[in-house]
Amino acid sequence: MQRVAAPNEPPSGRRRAEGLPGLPPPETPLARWVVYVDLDAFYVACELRDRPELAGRPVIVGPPPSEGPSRGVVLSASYEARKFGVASAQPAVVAARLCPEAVWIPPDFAKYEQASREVREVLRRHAGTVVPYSIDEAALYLDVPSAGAARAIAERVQAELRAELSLPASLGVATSRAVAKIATDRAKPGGIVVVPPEEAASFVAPLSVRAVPGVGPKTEELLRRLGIEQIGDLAKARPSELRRALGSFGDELGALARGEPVLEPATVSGPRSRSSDRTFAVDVDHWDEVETAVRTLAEELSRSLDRERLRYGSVGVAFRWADFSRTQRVRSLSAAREGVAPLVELAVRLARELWESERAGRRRPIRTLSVRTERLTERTQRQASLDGFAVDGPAGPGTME
DNA sequence: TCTGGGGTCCTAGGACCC
DNA sequence: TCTGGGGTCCTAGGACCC
Repeated sequence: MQRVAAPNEPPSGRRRAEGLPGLPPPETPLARWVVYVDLDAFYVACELRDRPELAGRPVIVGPPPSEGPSRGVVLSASYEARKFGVASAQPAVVAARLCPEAVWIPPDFAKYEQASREVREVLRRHAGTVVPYSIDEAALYLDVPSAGAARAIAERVQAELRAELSLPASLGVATSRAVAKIATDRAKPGGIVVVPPEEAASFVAPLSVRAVPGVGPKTEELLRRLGIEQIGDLAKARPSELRRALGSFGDELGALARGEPVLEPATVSGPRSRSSDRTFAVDVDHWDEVETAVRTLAEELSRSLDRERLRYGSVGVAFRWADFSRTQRVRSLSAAREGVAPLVELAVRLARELWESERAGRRRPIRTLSVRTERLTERTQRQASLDGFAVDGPAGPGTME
């Protein structure tokens, strides 16, 4: 399901290529069934594998309050902690007040990445195509003839994840990814929900439009003003009205609500962008501090691109201001580059431009800094050997366009 | 209560080309 | 005189997701 920003103006009549009827994008698995897997309280579950004595207690993965008040948020909470009102993305200070007896564990992303790889290995044992959608979600596209056959595989996957990896999962089974994901949400925690295609429309009809992946607070409010609150209302709405309000996303919402097949977007091969962010403990008001942080972030980012053997085609810097608004500046390069020096230099220059243009008017301090690389490509032997020669020119002014 | 650190995709508007 | 239309690339910003 594609997401679409609610346009202020009526959208143009153009559709994106992959939204057009006809051939599916080449990477879309041709499968009759989608088994969608969502790991329950994933970061907490990974930690419980190492500390089983914490099972049954309220556990929170996030910045421990014992290390002082932080501006961080809850990354994952056990179901015992959720009973106290603790939720993902909640400010840590709020969670600490709601559940004082919670056990806090600082995040260990390397551990979660490893567990995520183990999960994908289990999925790959089954016939079908595995497509990871995030660290704790993946889908298995199956070409099996019946709902019963798909359910049997889902049950086996769930049992294997629990027995072999001690990771609880919720699974949704349907004939499109959007419905399978909605079914997964209904299966939490630890269940399996199967939705055959002939039941898809009636299954989603009573749910809030917010249950649809891609519908957030803005789209919900826009639809509410049209008198649409449940997915069933979408099925009754005039397609032209949905299209006027939401562009091509309106077409997809209507199709989903009527239980019609929704075309899958192409699965992406390889990362599109990489970034490094830092939120200051206290908002920053001096250029020297900004520059120091930008250099550090650019160096960090360069190291991670080295590890992934990636080159970058554009560089961006973004500020989140104290009022939480964001401003960014992005510059494309004349050719893909690698290495730390050009990245640091350009990032500092963009930060300076942003700082001067924005600070000329309002004098807002900065809350969060972000350095980003985009238009990533894989390094090849040949490119690596040519780098540093005349192909790309020396680092510095004149290499950008 | 006050909002992290990652990401993806979509749209609009201007520059530039034919 | 008046003022095309389509296409692509780039930048900025918005919405959303985990």
